[in-house]
Amino acid sequence: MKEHEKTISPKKTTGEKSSSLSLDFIRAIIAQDKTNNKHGARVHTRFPPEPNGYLHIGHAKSICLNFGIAEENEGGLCNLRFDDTNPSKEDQEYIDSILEDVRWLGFDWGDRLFYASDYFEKLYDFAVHLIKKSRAYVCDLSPEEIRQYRGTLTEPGKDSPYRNRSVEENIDLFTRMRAGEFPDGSRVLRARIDMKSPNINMRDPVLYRILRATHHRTGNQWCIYPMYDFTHPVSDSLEGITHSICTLEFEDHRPLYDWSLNELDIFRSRQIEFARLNLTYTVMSKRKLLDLVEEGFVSSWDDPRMPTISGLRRRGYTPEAIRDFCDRIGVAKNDSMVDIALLEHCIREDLNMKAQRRMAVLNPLKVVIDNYPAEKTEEFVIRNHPGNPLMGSRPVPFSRTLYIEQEDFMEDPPKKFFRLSPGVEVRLRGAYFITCDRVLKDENTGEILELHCTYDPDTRGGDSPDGRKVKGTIHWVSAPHSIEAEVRLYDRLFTVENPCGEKEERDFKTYLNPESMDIVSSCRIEPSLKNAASGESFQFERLGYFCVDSKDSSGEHLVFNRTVTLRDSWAKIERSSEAREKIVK
RNA sequence: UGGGGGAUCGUUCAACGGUAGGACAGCGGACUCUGACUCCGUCAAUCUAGGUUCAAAUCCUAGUCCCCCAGCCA
Repeated sequence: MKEHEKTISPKKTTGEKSSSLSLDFIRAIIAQDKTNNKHGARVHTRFPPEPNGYLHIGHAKSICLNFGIAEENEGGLCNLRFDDTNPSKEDQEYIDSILEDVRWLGFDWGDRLFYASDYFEKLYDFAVHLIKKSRAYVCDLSPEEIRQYRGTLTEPGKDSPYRNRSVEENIDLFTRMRAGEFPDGSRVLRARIDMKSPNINMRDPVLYRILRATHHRTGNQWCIYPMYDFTHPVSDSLEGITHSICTLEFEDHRPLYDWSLNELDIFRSRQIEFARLNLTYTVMSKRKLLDLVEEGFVSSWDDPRMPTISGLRRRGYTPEAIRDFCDRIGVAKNDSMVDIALLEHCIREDLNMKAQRRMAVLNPLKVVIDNYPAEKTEEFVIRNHPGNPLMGSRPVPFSRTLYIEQEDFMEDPPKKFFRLSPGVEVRLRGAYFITCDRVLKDENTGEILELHCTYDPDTRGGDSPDGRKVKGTIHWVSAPHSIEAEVRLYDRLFTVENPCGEKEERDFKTYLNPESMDIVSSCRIEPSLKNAASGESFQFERLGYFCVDSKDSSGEHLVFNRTVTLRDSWAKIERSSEAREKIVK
């Protein structure tokens, strides 16, 4: 093995928890419950998505938390349950995508795939039970009236005139609601709690509404549907969920959650709330993401710029990187905004280890090696990973005509430019040292058309026998052997860190980054990439990590997505010198 | 101006009366056949004001600021 091919030592396993000696507050509660032998020290969580959109990286945080906790605890379980109580917004397409995404992230719900709609009959019986206890009543107020009767944040509400109907009348009315005797929105079933409660959720919340919509699972079997606040505690309880973990905005609903379990006198699940994930330069609500899809700002839910699981997957993110990210961001109750640079760090770290190296030229500049025989072709065997010999090597053809990156040549280079320029010698990665002799330009435009260089045959393989050093090593492809590809360069979706929280309250879409996707259609890539598999990831040396697009790439038309750039200290130098120039001006 | 939450380096998580620590980002350097990776160094924080204590991020009191709630959405 050559000196420069030293093996990288296996890094610490990503995602390991050993680094965090302290438990987050939820795991601390669970550990406490176990030592107290609560529920027989059983740990059972659930992930309860509503199938009204695709899962995003924020959901991944919840998935990793819920399934992670189950995995960490001996005998622990995590259910996957669809919270499908609003047929007007939900769809089978979303169910399919959610199933695929959770599985892809690496989690297993075993035989515990549930639907809240499976409990509709039981939920109905529980509602009847509340009526019989005088804890629920049918209310004929219109939606508008209900709002008025509810009061405001500072004023108490007042009792509905229907609040004191007899049990018999309520049973009769509720039965007829189910039977479809009343029009949509004409009546609701409400809990009978306290219209003067300072917590608005306790002011006789609606338990059931009349809604004629075809449900994706129960069809037209029902015309009344239970509300989240009633469905959720009951579903958790029926499944024996010990710890029901949800986001902060449900904190105010916890008294109602507890009220339901208490009045029904069924298994007491405990709701615990944590802060949802926010990421810089993107949005994280299903409504806003749906907006972007429907208005065509992105191609689909799995557009590689989307923070959805399917978008990240198509972009080239791995489940390991996403899980590592979720471990690193932690779990707490502070509203937070995580720097997307952390996500990028996680994928770089994972792909650095896993991705084979290739050479690809995004913006080709023709180079002719004048002293290289015109008909000659040779093959260099180049390692697929400089630090890992186990990843093998591949032949890379070389000839008299090459392409290099336009950015790698400057006729009049600044101080620290270590690449090719007239009279300067650089190394072609894995091949030869070359020196630039001549620059051919378009007479009219001044555009650089091609470079003429000479090579040193003694530097074959990239090392000079006389110990001569070069400052730069650049990537290349042999022009006649290279193949064409389309490369899509992705950047952040928005131009500002928090598109929803800017001082001037513009629509978040006005902050969309017009340069979030740059399609480069005539890239030249090395021939070994010809048979790259759909979704496969590579490092294009000196450029970044790229994967074969799973939708648009084919044998005839290769399409690569840029997952993330390499860290680029040259770009940093350029930026700071530009900044200096501005100051001078 | 009701109720429920939250305030620790730029960001994020920790420290649970006893040295404010990690990660990411930043900056500087070493190494380098990827200006990558790796390594080393460095910058940098307890919302404010009182109080208790030998000792306070942590306990007490009073403020300040931020987030959530008035869907027949979840």
